[in-house]
Amino acid sequence: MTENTAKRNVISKPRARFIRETADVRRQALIEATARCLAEKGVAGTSVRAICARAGVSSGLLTHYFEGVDALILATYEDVGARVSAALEQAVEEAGDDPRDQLRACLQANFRAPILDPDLLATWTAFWSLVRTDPHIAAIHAEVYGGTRAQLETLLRTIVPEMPQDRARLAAISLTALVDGLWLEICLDPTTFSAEEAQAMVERAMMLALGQWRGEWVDQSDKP
Amino acid sequence: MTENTAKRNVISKPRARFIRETADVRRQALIEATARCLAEKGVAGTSVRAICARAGVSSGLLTHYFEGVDALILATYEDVGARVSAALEQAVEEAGDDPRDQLRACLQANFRAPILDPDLLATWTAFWSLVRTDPHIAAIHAEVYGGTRAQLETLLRTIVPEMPQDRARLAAISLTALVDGLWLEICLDPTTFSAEEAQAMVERAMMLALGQWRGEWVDQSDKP
DNA sequence: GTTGATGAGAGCCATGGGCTTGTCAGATCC
DNA sequence: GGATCTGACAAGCCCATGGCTCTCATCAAC
Repeated sequence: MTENTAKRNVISKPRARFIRETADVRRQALIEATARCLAEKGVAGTSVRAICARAGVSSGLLTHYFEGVDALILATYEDVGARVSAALEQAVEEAGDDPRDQLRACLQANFRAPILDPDLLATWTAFWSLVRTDPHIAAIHAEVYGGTRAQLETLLRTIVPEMPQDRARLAAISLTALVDGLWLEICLDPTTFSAEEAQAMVERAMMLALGQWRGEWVDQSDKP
Repeated sequence: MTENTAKRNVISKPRARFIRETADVRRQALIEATARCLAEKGVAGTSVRAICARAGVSSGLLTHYFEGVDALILATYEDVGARVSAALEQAVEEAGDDPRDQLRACLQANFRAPILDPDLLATWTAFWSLVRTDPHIAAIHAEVYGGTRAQLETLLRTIVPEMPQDRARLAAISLTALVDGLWLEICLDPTTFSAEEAQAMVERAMMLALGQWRGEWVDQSDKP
Protein backbone atom coordinates (compact mmCIF):
# COMPACT_ATOMS: atom_id res chain seq x y z
CA MET A 1 0.00 0.00 0.00
CA THR A 2 1.09 3.53 -0.59
CA GLU A 3 0.08 4.50 2.93
CA ASN A 4 2.99 2.51 4.18
CA THR A 5 5.55 4.82 2.62
CA ALA A 6 3.42 7.87 3.26
CA LYS A 7 3.62 7.25 6.98
CA ARG A 8 7.22 8.35 6.99
CA ASN A 9 7.78 12.06 7.02
CA VAL A 10 10.93 11.65 4.96
CA ILE A 11 10.97 9.76 1.69
CA SER A 12 13.70 7.25 2.38
CA LYS A 13 14.89 4.69 -0.07
CA PRO A 14 13.58 1.22 0.71
CA ARG A 15 15.83 -1.01 2.71
CA ALA A 16 17.91 -3.33 0.60
CA ARG A 17 16.55 -6.81 0.17
CA PHE A 18 18.58 -9.61 1.61
CA ILE A 19 18.47 -13.34 1.93
CA ARG A 20 18.91 -15.14 5.17
CA GLU A 21 21.87 -17.39 5.16
CA THR A 22 23.03 -19.89 7.68
CA ALA A 23 25.73 -18.82 10.07
CA ASP A 24 28.31 -21.02 8.36
CA VAL A 25 27.69 -19.48 4.96
CA ARG A 26 27.96 -15.97 6.31
CA ARG A 27 31.07 -16.69 8.32
CA GLN A 28 32.74 -18.30 5.35
CA ALA A 29 31.79 -15.41 3.09
CA LEU A 30 33.27 -12.95 5.57
CA ILE A 31 36.43 -15.00 5.91
CA GLU A 32 36.92 -15.16 2.16
CA ALA A 33 36.25 -11.46 1.84
CA THR A 34 38.87 -10.80 4.50
CA ALA A 35 41.43 -12.91 2.69
CA ARG A 36 40.74 -11.05 -0.55
CA CYS A 37 41.03 -7.69 1.17
CA LEU A 38 44.31 -8.64 2.80
CA ALA A 39 45.62 -9.84 -0.54
CA GLU A 40 44.58 -6.81 -2.51
CA LYS A 41 45.02 -3.92 -0.15
CA GLY A 42 47.16 -5.18 2.69
CA VAL A 43 46.47 -4.89 6.38
CA ALA A 44 45.90 -1.17 6.18
CA GLY A 45 43.15 -1.57 3.61
CA THR A 46 41.39 -4.33 5.49
CA SER A 47 38.69 -2.43 7.34
CA VAL A 48 35.28 -3.47 8.51
CA ARG A 49 33.63 -1.57 5.71
CA ALA A 50 35.95 -2.94 3.04
CA ILE A 51 35.45 -6.52 4.17
CA CYS A 52 31.69 -6.22 4.37
CA ALA A 53 31.48 -4.49 1.00
CA ARG A 54 33.40 -7.40 -0.51
CA ALA A 55 31.16 -9.92 1.18
CA GLY A 56 28.10 -8.03 0.00
CA VAL A 57 26.71 -7.46 3.44
CA SER A 58 26.29 -4.45 5.66
CA SER A 59 28.99 -3.48 8.08
CA GLY A 60 26.90 -4.34 11.09
CA LEU A 61 26.99 -7.98 10.20
CA LEU A 62 30.66 -8.39 11.00
CA THR A 63 30.12 -7.70 14.67
CA HIS A 64 27.10 -9.94 14.57
CA TYR A 65 29.13 -12.99 13.64
CA PHE A 66 32.54 -12.16 15.09
CA GLU A 67 33.77 -10.39 18.16
CA GLY A 68 35.30 -7.75 15.96
CA VAL A 69 37.59 -7.32 13.06
CA ASP A 70 40.53 -8.83 14.95
CA ALA A 71 38.64 -12.03 15.63
CA LEU A 72 37.70 -12.21 11.96
CA ILE A 73 41.31 -11.88 10.91
CA LEU A 74 42.22 -14.62 13.36
CA ALA A 75 39.53 -16.88 11.91
CA THR A 76 40.83 -16.09 8.44
CA TYR A 77 44.32 -17.16 9.46
CA GLU A 78 43.00 -20.46 10.78
CA ASP A 79 41.02 -21.01 7.61
CA VAL A 80 43.83 -20.18 5.21
CA GLY A 81 46.29 -22.25 7.24
CA ALA A 82 43.94 -25.21 7.16
CA ARG A 83 43.53 -24.85 3.42
CA VAL A 84 47.29 -24.88 2.86
CA SER A 85 47.67 -27.91 5.10
CA ALA A 86 44.92 -29.67 3.18
CA ALA A 87 46.61 -28.94 -0.14
CA LEU A 88 49.87 -30.37 1.14
CA GLU A 89 48.13 -33.41 2.57
CA GLN A 90 46.37 -34.02 -0.72
CA ALA A 91 49.67 -33.79 -2.58
CA VAL A 92 51.11 -36.43 -0.26
CA GLU A 93 48.16 -38.75 -0.78
CA GLU A 94 48.34 -38.46 -4.54
CA ALA A 95 52.04 -39.30 -4.47
CA GLY A 96 51.57 -42.99 -3.92
CA ASP A 97 53.11 -45.24 -1.30
CA ASP A 98 56.81 -44.49 -1.60
CA PRO A 99 57.66 -42.16 1.30
CA ARG A 100 60.36 -40.58 -0.84
CA ASP A 101 57.76 -39.60 -3.40
CA GLN A 102 55.53 -38.38 -0.62
CA LEU A 103 58.24 -36.15 0.77
CA ARG A 104 59.04 -34.75 -2.65
CA ALA A 105 55.37 -34.11 -3.34
CA CYS A 106 54.90 -32.41 0.00
CA LEU A 107 57.80 -30.07 -0.65
CA GLN A 108 57.12 -29.35 -4.29
CA ALA A 109 53.41 -28.72 -3.81
CA ASN A 110 54.40 -25.40 -2.30
CA PHE A 111 55.32 -24.24 -5.78
CA ARG A 112 52.10 -25.15 -7.51
CA ALA A 113 48.59 -23.83 -7.26
CA PRO A 114 46.89 -23.19 -4.93
CA ILE A 115 49.82 -22.48 -2.65
CA LEU A 116 51.95 -20.68 -5.22
CA ASP A 117 49.82 -17.58 -5.22
CA PRO A 118 51.00 -14.01 -4.60
CA ASP A 119 47.64 -13.23 -3.04
CA LEU A 120 48.26 -15.92 -0.50
CA LEU A 121 51.60 -14.37 0.36
CA ALA A 122 49.93 -11.04 0.98
CA THR A 123 47.62 -12.74 3.42
CA TRP A 124 50.53 -14.52 5.02
CA THR A 125 52.72 -11.45 5.51
CA ALA A 126 49.78 -9.76 7.13
CA PHE A 127 49.67 -12.59 9.62
CA TRP A 128 53.42 -12.58 10.16
CA SER A 129 53.23 -8.96 11.09
CA LEU A 130 50.59 -9.85 13.68
CA VAL A 131 52.43 -12.79 15.25
CA ARG A 132 54.55 -10.57 17.44
CA THR A 133 51.73 -8.46 18.77
CA ASP A 134 48.90 -11.00 19.04
CA PRO A 135 49.41 -14.09 21.23
CA HIS A 136 46.49 -15.89 19.58
CA ILE A 137 48.05 -15.54 16.15
CA ALA A 138 51.38 -16.63 17.61
CA ALA A 139 49.80 -19.76 19.06
CA ILE A 140 48.23 -20.73 15.75
CA HIS A 141 51.48 -20.03 13.96
CA ALA A 142 53.41 -22.29 16.30
CA GLU A 143 50.83 -25.01 15.82
CA VAL A 144 50.83 -24.86 12.02
CA TYR A 145 54.60 -24.73 11.64
CA GLY A 146 55.19 -27.30 14.32
CA GLY A 147 52.84 -29.67 12.56
CA THR A 148 54.53 -29.21 9.22
CA ARG A 149 57.96 -29.82 10.66
CA ALA A 150 56.79 -32.88 12.57
CA GLN A 151 55.36 -34.33 9.37
CA LEU A 152 58.60 -33.73 7.51
CA GLU A 153 60.59 -35.25 10.34
CA THR A 154 58.45 -38.38 10.30
CA LEU A 155 58.84 -38.76 6.55
CA LEU A 156 62.60 -38.31 6.77
CA ARG A 157 62.96 -41.00 9.40
CA THR A 158 60.67 -43.28 7.49
CA ILE A 159 62.87 -43.00 4.43
CA VAL A 160 66.14 -43.30 6.32
CA PRO A 161 65.38 -45.08 9.60
CA GLU A 162 68.97 -44.89 10.79
CA MET A 163 68.97 -41.09 10.66
CA PRO A 164 69.58 -39.69 14.16
CA GLN A 165 66.69 -37.87 15.79
CA ASP A 166 68.47 -34.58 16.04
CA ARG A 167 69.70 -34.75 12.48
CA ALA A 168 66.15 -35.34 11.27
CA ARG A 169 64.94 -32.41 13.33
CA LEU A 170 67.48 -30.02 11.83
CA ALA A 171 66.87 -31.36 8.35
CA ALA A 172 63.14 -30.75 8.72
CA ILE A 173 63.81 -27.22 9.94
CA SER A 174 66.18 -26.57 7.05
CA LEU A 175 63.77 -27.88 4.43
CA THR A 176 60.90 -25.88 5.88
CA ALA A 177 63.03 -22.76 5.91
CA LEU A 178 64.21 -23.30 2.34
CA VAL A 179 60.66 -23.79 1.11
CA ASP A 180 59.48 -20.73 3.00
CA GLY A 181 62.29 -18.58 1.71
CA LEU A 182 61.81 -19.67 -1.89
CA TRP A 183 58.07 -19.31 -1.66
CA LEU A 184 58.40 -15.86 -0.17
CA GLU A 185 60.78 -14.65 -2.81
CA ILE A 186 58.96 -16.13 -5.79
CA CYS A 187 55.71 -14.58 -4.62
CA LEU A 188 57.32 -11.21 -4.00
CA ASP A 189 59.18 -11.17 -7.30
CA PRO A 190 58.37 -13.95 -9.78
CA THR A 191 61.02 -12.77 -12.24
CA THR A 192 63.98 -13.99 -10.24
CA PHE A 193 63.42 -17.71 -10.76
CA SER A 194 60.71 -20.03 -11.96
CA ALA A 195 58.49 -22.45 -10.08
CA GLU A 196 60.22 -25.33 -11.84
CA GLU A 197 63.59 -24.10 -10.63
CA ALA A 198 62.20 -23.84 -7.12
CA GLN A 199 60.99 -27.41 -7.31
CA ALA A 200 64.38 -28.53 -8.56
CA MET A 201 66.09 -26.72 -5.70
CA VAL A 202 63.94 -28.28 -3.01
CA GLU A 203 64.35 -31.71 -4.57
CA ARG A 204 68.11 -31.32 -4.54
CA ALA A 205 68.02 -30.13 -0.93
CA MET A 206 65.82 -33.06 -0.02
CA MET A 207 68.17 -35.59 -1.56
CA LEU A 208 71.14 -33.94 0.13
CA ALA A 209 69.31 -34.08 3.45
CA LEU A 210 68.71 -37.78 2.89
CA GLY A 211 72.36 -38.29 2.07
CA GLN A 212 71.30 -39.75 -1.22
CA TRP A 213 72.52 -37.20 -3.65
CA ARG A 214 74.38 -39.02 -6.37
CA GLY A 215 74.93 -36.35 -8.99
CA GLU A 216 77.27 -33.44 -8.70
CA TRP A 217 76.74 -29.91 -9.85
CA VAL A 218 78.53 -30.78 -13.04
CA ASP A 219 76.02 -33.28 -14.29
CA GLN A 220 77.67 -34.03 -17.60
CA SER A 221 81.00 -34.27 -15.91
CA ASP A 222 83.80 -36.14 -17.60
CA LYS A 223 85.20 -36.99 -14.23
CA PRO A 224 84.96 -40.67 -13.33
CA MET B 1 58.18 40.53 30.11
CA THR B 2 54.81 39.87 31.58
CA GLU B 3 53.18 42.22 29.12
CA ASN B 4 53.96 39.79 26.41
CA THR B 5 51.62 37.16 27.78
CA ALA B 6 49.10 39.73 28.91
CA LYS B 7 48.57 40.81 25.33
CA ARG B 8 46.64 37.65 24.65
CA ASN B 9 43.04 37.63 25.66
CA VAL B 10 43.27 33.93 26.44
CA ILE B 11 45.85 32.52 28.80
CA SER B 12 47.45 29.87 26.66
CA LYS B 13 50.27 27.70 27.76
CA PRO B 14 53.59 28.77 26.31
CA ARG B 15 54.68 26.98 23.22
CA ALA B 16 57.22 24.28 23.91
CA ARG B 17 60.86 25.13 23.58
CA PHE B 18 62.77 23.40 20.85
CA ILE B 19 66.20 23.32 19.36
CA ARG B 20 66.92 23.71 15.71
CA GLU B 21 68.46 20.70 14.14
CA THR B 22 69.86 20.15 10.72
CA ALA B 23 67.71 18.42 8.17
CA ASP B 24 69.80 15.26 8.31
CA VAL B 25 69.44 14.91 12.05
CA ARG B 26 65.69 15.37 11.90
CA ARG B 27 65.23 12.98 9.02
CA GLN B 28 67.31 10.34 10.75
CA ALA B 29 65.39 10.77 13.99
CA LEU B 30 62.11 10.36 12.13
CA ILE B 31 63.39 7.29 10.30
CA GLU B 32 64.53 5.65 13.51
CA ALA B 33 61.25 6.48 15.20
CA THR B 34 59.41 4.89 12.28
CA ALA B 35 61.46 1.73 12.54
CA ARG B 36 60.75 1.51 16.25
CA CYS B 37 57.04 2.05 15.70
CA LEU B 38 56.90 -0.62 13.01
CA ALA B 39 58.74 -3.00 15.28
CA GLU B 40 56.62 -2.39 18.33
CA LYS B 41 53.15 -1.82 17.00
CA GLY B 42 53.15 -3.04 13.44
CA VAL B 43 51.96 -1.17 10.39
CA ALA B 44 48.60 -0.41 11.92
CA GLY B 45 50.20 1.35 14.88
CA THR B 46 52.60 3.38 12.78
CA SER B 47 50.77 6.67 12.47
CA VAL B 48 52.02 10.18 12.02
CA ARG B 49 51.28 11.01 15.62
CA ALA B 50 52.93 7.86 16.95
CA ILE B 51 56.08 8.41 14.90
CA CYS B 52 56.40 12.05 15.84
CA ALA B 53 55.77 11.34 19.50
CA ARG B 54 58.59 8.78 19.41
CA ALA B 55 60.87 11.23 17.67
CA GLY B 56 59.97 13.89 20.21
CA VAL B 57 58.71 16.36 17.65
CA SER B 58 55.34 17.71 16.73
CA SER B 59 53.27 16.04 14.07
CA GLY B 60 53.65 18.87 11.64
CA LEU B 61 57.32 18.16 11.21
CA LEU B 62 56.76 14.92 9.38
CA THR B 63 55.18 16.65 6.41
CA HIS B 64 57.84 19.30 6.63
CA TYR B 65 60.64 16.83 5.98
CA PHE B 66 58.87 14.12 3.98
CA GLU B 67 56.13 14.08 1.38
CA GLY B 68 53.99 12.17 3.78
CA VAL B 69 53.97 9.12 5.94
CA ASP B 70 54.31 6.79 2.95
CA ALA B 71 57.48 8.50 1.83
CA LEU B 72 58.85 8.22 5.35
CA ILE B 73 58.18 4.51 5.44
CA LEU B 74 59.91 4.18 2.10
CA ALA B 75 62.92 6.06 3.42
CA THR B 76 62.92 3.83 6.48
CA TYR B 77 63.01 0.76 4.27
CA GLU B 78 66.00 2.13 2.39
CA ASP B 79 67.75 2.96 5.62
CA VAL B 80 67.14 -0.37 7.31
CA GLY B 81 68.10 -2.23 4.15
CA ALA B 82 71.32 -0.28 3.91
CA ARG B 83 72.10 -1.01 7.54
CA VAL B 84 71.64 -4.73 7.05
CA SER B 85 73.80 -4.66 3.96
CA ALA B 86 76.46 -2.79 5.87
CA ALA B 87 76.40 -5.34 8.68
CA LEU B 88 76.86 -8.16 6.19
CA GLU B 89 79.63 -6.30 4.43
CA GLN B 90 81.41 -5.70 7.69
CA ALA B 91 81.16 -9.37 8.55
CA VAL B 92 82.78 -10.21 5.22
CA GLU B 93 85.60 -7.75 5.79
CA GLU B 94 86.32 -9.09 9.24
CA ALA B 95 86.48 -12.62 7.91
CA GLY B 96 89.90 -12.31 6.37
CA ASP B 97 91.05 -13.11 2.88
CA ASP B 98 89.80 -16.65 2.36
CA PRO B 99 86.67 -16.37 0.21
CA ARG B 100 85.28 -19.48 1.90
CA ASP B 101 85.52 -17.74 5.26
CA GLN B 102 83.98 -14.65 3.74
CA LEU B 103 81.03 -16.61 2.42
CA ARG B 104 80.52 -18.33 5.75
CA ALA B 105 80.72 -15.03 7.59
CA CYS B 106 78.28 -13.40 5.21
CA LEU B 107 75.73 -16.17 5.74
CA GLN B 108 76.18 -16.62 9.45
CA ALA B 109 76.08 -12.91 10.23
CA ASN B 110 72.35 -13.12 9.64
CA PHE B 111 72.06 -15.00 12.92
CA ARG B 112 73.96 -12.57 15.09
CA ALA B 113 73.22 -9.05 16.23
CA PRO B 114 72.27 -6.67 14.79
CA ILE B 115 70.45 -8.68 12.14
CA LEU B 116 69.11 -11.36 14.45
CA ASP B 117 66.54 -9.11 16.02
CA PRO B 118 62.80 -9.73 16.28
CA ASP B 119 62.21 -6.01 16.01
CA LEU B 120 63.96 -6.02 12.68
CA LEU B 121 61.69 -8.79 11.48
CA ALA B 122 58.65 -6.77 12.45
CA THR B 123 59.96 -3.94 10.34
CA TRP B 124 60.72 -6.32 7.51
CA THR B 125 57.31 -8.00 7.45
CA ALA B 126 55.74 -4.59 7.33
CA PHE B 127 57.74 -3.92 4.21
CA TRP B 128 56.95 -7.30 2.67
CA SER B 129 53.30 -6.54 3.02
CA LEU B 130 53.88 -3.32 1.12
CA VAL B 131 55.91 -4.79 -1.74
CA ARG B 132 52.85 -5.94 -3.61
CA THR B 133 50.96 -2.70 -3.37
CA ASP B 134 53.73 -0.14 -3.64
CA PRO B 135 55.94 -0.16 -6.75
CA HIS B 136 58.62 1.95 -5.04
CA ILE B 137 58.98 -0.57 -2.24
CA ALA B 138 59.04 -3.35 -4.81
CA ALA B 139 61.87 -1.64 -6.70
CA ILE B 140 63.98 -1.26 -3.57
CA HIS B 141 63.26 -4.84 -2.61
CA ALA B 142 64.42 -6.11 -6.01
CA GLU B 143 67.57 -4.03 -5.68
CA VAL B 144 68.46 -5.22 -2.18
CA TYR B 145 67.80 -8.89 -2.84
CA GLY B 146 69.40 -8.81 -6.25
CA GLY B 147 72.52 -7.29 -4.74
CA THR B 148 72.74 -9.92 -2.02
CA ARG B 149 72.35 -12.75 -4.49
CA ALA B 150 74.91 -11.29 -6.85
CA GLN B 151 77.40 -11.03 -4.02
CA LEU B 152 76.81 -14.66 -3.02
CA GLU B 153 77.13 -15.74 -6.63
CA THR B 154 80.46 -13.98 -6.98
CA LEU B 155 81.79 -15.55 -3.81
CA LEU B 156 80.66 -19.00 -4.90
CA ARG B 157 82.42 -18.73 -8.24
CA THR B 158 85.51 -17.35 -6.58
CA ILE B 159 85.70 -20.36 -4.33
CA VAL B 160 84.88 -22.89 -7.05
CA PRO B 161 85.80 -21.30 -10.38
CA GLU B 162 84.69 -24.32 -12.38
CA MET B 163 81.13 -24.06 -11.09
CA PRO B 164 78.74 -23.41 -13.99
CA GLN B 165 77.08 -20.02 -14.09
CA ASP B 166 73.59 -21.39 -13.77
CA ARG B 167 74.52 -23.67 -10.92
CA ALA B 168 76.02 -20.73 -9.05
CA ARG B 169 72.89 -18.72 -9.66
CA LEU B 170 70.61 -21.39 -8.24
CA ALA B 171 72.95 -22.01 -5.33
CA ALA B 172 72.90 -18.33 -4.46
CA ILE B 173 69.11 -18.30 -4.64
CA SER B 174 68.88 -21.39 -2.46
CA LEU B 175 71.26 -20.05 0.17
CA THR B 176 69.46 -16.73 0.28
CA ALA B 177 66.12 -18.50 0.65
CA LEU B 178 67.43 -20.77 3.38
CA VAL B 179 68.83 -17.84 5.32
CA ASP B 180 65.61 -15.89 4.90
CA GLY B 181 63.46 -18.80 5.97
CA LEU B 182 65.57 -19.56 9.03
CA TRP B 183 65.80 -15.92 9.96
CA LEU B 184 62.06 -15.50 9.61
CA GLU B 185 61.25 -18.49 11.74
CA ILE B 186 63.79 -17.83 14.48
CA CYS B 187 62.54 -14.26 14.81
CA LEU B 188 58.90 -15.34 14.86
CA ASP B 189 59.47 -18.13 17.35
CA PRO B 190 62.92 -18.36 18.96
CA THR B 191 62.04 -21.54 20.83
CA THR B 192 62.13 -23.80 17.80
CA PHE B 193 65.87 -23.72 17.26
CA SER B 194 68.88 -21.72 18.38
CA ALA B 195 71.01 -19.22 16.53
CA GLU B 196 73.94 -21.63 16.74
CA GLU B 197 71.88 -24.34 15.09
CA ALA B 198 70.89 -21.89 12.38
CA GLN B 199 74.54 -21.10 11.76
CA ALA B 200 75.36 -24.76 11.58
CA MET B 201 72.57 -25.35 9.10
CA VAL B 202 73.66 -22.59 6.76
CA GLU B 203 77.26 -23.74 6.98
CA ARG B 204 76.26 -27.25 6.02
CA ALA B 205 74.14 -25.94 3.16
CA MET B 206 77.05 -23.80 2.03
CA MET B 207 79.46 -26.70 1.98
CA LEU B 208 76.94 -28.85 0.13
CA ALA B 209 76.46 -26.09 -2.41
CA LEU B 210 80.20 -25.97 -2.91
CA GLY B 211 80.27 -29.72 -3.36
CA GLN B 212 82.78 -29.88 -0.54
CA TRP B 213 80.82 -31.59 2.14
CA ARG B 214 82.96 -34.36 3.50
CA GLY B 215 81.10 -35.54 6.57
CA GLU B 216 77.86 -37.45 6.59
CA TRP B 217 74.93 -37.02 8.90
CA VAL B 218 76.21 -39.93 10.93
CA ASP B 219 79.41 -38.26 12.01
CA GLN B 220 80.59 -41.02 14.30
CA SER B 221 79.57 -43.57 11.73
CA ASP B 222 81.08 -47.00 11.90
CA LYS B 223 80.64 -47.32 8.17
CA PRO B 224 83.88 -47.31 6.18
C1' DG C 1 67.76 44.04 15.75
C1' DT C 2 66.23 41.86 11.43
C1' DT C 3 65.18 38.06 8.92
C1' DG C 4 64.15 33.64 7.21
C1' DA C 5 63.68 29.04 7.94
C1' DT C 6 62.53 25.62 11.49
C1' DG C 7 59.26 23.89 14.35
C1' DA C 8 54.84 23.66 17.56
C1' DG C 9 50.25 22.94 17.81
C1' DA C 10 45.54 23.52 16.83
C1' DG C 11 42.23 22.39 13.44
C1' DC C 12 40.04 20.21 9.25
C1' DC C 13 38.17 16.61 6.85
C1' DA C 14 38.03 11.68 5.97
C1' DT C 15 37.85 7.23 7.63
C1' DG C 16 37.77 3.54 11.12
C1' DG C 17 35.42 0.51 14.56
C1' DG C 18 31.72 -0.47 17.34
C1' DC C 19 26.97 0.04 18.60
C1' DT C 20 22.03 0.91 18.33
C1' DT C 21 17.83 0.93 16.22
C1' DG C 22 14.49 -0.60 13.51
C1' DT C 23 13.00 -3.84 9.75
C1' DC C 24 12.13 -7.74 7.18
C1' DA C 25 12.78 -12.90 6.04
C1' DG C 26 11.48 -17.16 7.18
C1' DA C 27 10.29 -20.68 10.63
C1' DT C 28 6.55 -22.02 13.74
C1' DC C 29 2.10 -22.70 15.33
C1' DC C 30 -2.67 -23.13 14.94
C1' DG D 1 -2.46 -21.10 4.69
C1' DG D 2 -2.49 -17.03 7.41
C1' DA D 3 -0.95 -14.80 11.96
C1' DT D 4 2.88 -14.43 14.92
C1' DC D 5 7.31 -14.38 16.50
C1' DT D 6 12.27 -14.60 16.38
C1' DG D 7 16.57 -13.08 15.15
C1' DA D 8 19.45 -12.12 11.04
C1' DC D 9 20.29 -8.10 8.82
C1' DA D 10 20.72 -2.98 6.96
C1' DA D 11 21.53 1.60 7.91
C1' DG D 12 23.34 5.09 10.14
C1' DC D 13 25.16 7.37 14.29
C1' DC D 14 29.02 8.29 17.61
C1' DC D 15 33.38 8.94 18.95
C1' DA D 16 38.28 8.11 18.18
C1' DT D 17 41.97 8.36 15.24
C1' DG D 18 44.21 9.12 10.76
C1' DG D 19 46.81 12.22 7.52
C1' DC D 20 47.62 16.64 6.42
C1' DT D 21 47.37 21.92 6.43
C1' DC D 22 47.62 26.36 8.25
C1' DT D 23 49.07 29.78 11.34
C1' DC D 24 52.13 31.64 14.08
C1' DA D 25 56.00 31.27 17.65
C1' DT D 26 60.80 30.57 18.14
C1' DC D 27 65.61 30.04 17.12
C1' DA D 28 69.91 31.16 15.00
C1' DA D 29 72.60 33.65 11.72
C1' DC D 30 73.75 38.00 10.08
